[in-house]
Amino acid sequence: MNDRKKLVLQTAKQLFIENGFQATSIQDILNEAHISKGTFYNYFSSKNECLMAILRDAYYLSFLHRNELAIGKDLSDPQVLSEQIHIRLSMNREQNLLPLFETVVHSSDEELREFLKQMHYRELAWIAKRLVDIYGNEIKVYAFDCASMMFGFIQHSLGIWKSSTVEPLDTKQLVNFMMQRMEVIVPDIIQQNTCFLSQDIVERILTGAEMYPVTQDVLVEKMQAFVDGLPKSIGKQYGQFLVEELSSTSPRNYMLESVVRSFRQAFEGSDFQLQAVELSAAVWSFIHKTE
Amino acid sequence: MNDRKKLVLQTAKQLFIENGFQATSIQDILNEAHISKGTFYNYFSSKNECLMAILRDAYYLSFLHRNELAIGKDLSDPQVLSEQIHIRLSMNREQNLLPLFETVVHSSDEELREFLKQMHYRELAWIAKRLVDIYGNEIKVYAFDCASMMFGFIQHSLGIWKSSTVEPLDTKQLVNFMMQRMEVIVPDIIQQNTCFLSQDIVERILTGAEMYPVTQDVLVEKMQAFVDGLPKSIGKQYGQFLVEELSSTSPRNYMLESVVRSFRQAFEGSDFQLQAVELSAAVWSFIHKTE
DNA sequence: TTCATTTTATACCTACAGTCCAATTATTTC
DNA sequence: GAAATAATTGGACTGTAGGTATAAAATGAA
Repeated sequence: MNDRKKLVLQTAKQLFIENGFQATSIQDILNEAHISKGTFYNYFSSKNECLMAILRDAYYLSFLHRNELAIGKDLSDPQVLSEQIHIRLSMNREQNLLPLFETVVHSSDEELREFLKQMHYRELAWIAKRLVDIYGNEIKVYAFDCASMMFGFIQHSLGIWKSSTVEPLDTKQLVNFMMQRMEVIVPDIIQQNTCFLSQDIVERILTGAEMYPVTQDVLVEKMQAFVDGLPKSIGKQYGQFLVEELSSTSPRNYMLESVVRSFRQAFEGSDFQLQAVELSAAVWSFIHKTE
Repeated sequence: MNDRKKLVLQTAKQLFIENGFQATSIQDILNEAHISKGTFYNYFSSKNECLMAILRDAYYLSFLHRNELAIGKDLSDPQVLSEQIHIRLSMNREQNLLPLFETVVHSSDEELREFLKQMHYRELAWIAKRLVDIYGNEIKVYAFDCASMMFGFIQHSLGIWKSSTVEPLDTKQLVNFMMQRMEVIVPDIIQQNTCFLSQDIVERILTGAEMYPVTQDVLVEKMQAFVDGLPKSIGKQYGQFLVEELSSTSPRNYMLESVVRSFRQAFEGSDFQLQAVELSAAVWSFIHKTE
């Protein structure tokens, strides 16, 4: 991704945030970014595609931060989850990306809707998994109900706040409030043995989320392809190492964990940043999966 | 409201439900309802206005049903609240109106957004009030947090369900599930003495909700104006009675309660239905306020 | 019948997303 | 530095949409 494209993305994001997605015309973006229509459609096949690029960026970045935050921390500590949830919230909020999500939930564009649905499902699946980390396997059956409750309340509160005041929202307090509720909801829900979302739905959500492909083969293949397309650089060397380590019969997770960070950092600000972030996330997922 | 206009509303609603608001063009409505563009814009000043008319209809109808359901029931019974919440849910669901709400939350139309915001606030305020009915004044400070939690979870679950399966959703089960949670959340929230929404925000919500005007004067005035514009009919007689009863120094609520129902029913299907429903709702609010 | 209102049909306006393309400007590559 | 390749430009063009304007026709009430 070249600087020009990055500029366009940045400009578009700014405009979308300020004036809303619908209300921002492509012409507005062209004017603001000082590019021509041809260039825009050279980068993105449509306005929707442009929005998706923006959202993808934010998504992977927060994914990354979440994982980094957890390094060396106790996954069963509710406070860690609280902070992890807060990361996406504050990212979205600082850049006010959340409204964009909602703007578009009922867009007439099939692809866009599917994209957001998948993001949503991933978030739910992730929270559910983390709840199991904290409250143990007992909660497993109800984990999605709980995740849905947390997500629902937080999202809703955000909307209320935004619509009723311009004061900055203390997202940390919001998340903590909900986490505190969980302390009493979870034991009760286990004891009452009631759940709302059937196992059927849960499976559909997990399928729909199609969590980042983490089979060793696919990952190695993708990483190799990425490395091949790279000019000689320190990043390429990291990448090459990752390919080799991942290809071995028993990859050393602690090595992967260390190198993948350097790998990602090597591409920060470069044309390959986004791809590197995506690949890093995949490696992360892989490490977690096999841990 | 004449039959023609009703037909247009019905047709538009159907199309909006089937294909979504954005995806339904005005031309589609014209074709389906066999009217011309001029007629449409004679009835509604815009597409948004048309949608608002549809939503208003549904809103007042469910408002009405909720109040009727509560007649003679114990307001402190959680089951009653559960059923009342369910009314709007099932109304929206049968007619699948909820997606329409969401479609438009981030519309670029200021008026439409304001309209939906107000509906939202009213619902929250109503739930909060009902929670106080059930759990007593102790919950008052936290009532909006709880209402927001209920609303948020239910709304969110609805979205999840709709996006993941076509099976009909058991809304009763959903609402009951949440009500059950409240049994443990409420005592805990009182004990912990934490709330998220400040009294400041709550006040803003209540202001924004501008609950239906229920001062005696305004109500009498409106009712009188309505009755005056009526041809001789049984409905007019009911209306006249209501005016007199409301004007008296101490209106007999049990009489109002009885007559207002007949009043509304008298206009069912007529040109005056919507106005009658609105006035009925106002009288209902008045009765409750002074009880 | 007459007069007023409603409805119709159509042409028109503006705004927008998206396509196409020939001319121009940068960047590689030798 | 010249030639080849790629990126950029900018405007003309298409199609769709919401909304306006209006003259003619239909309808309804006195």
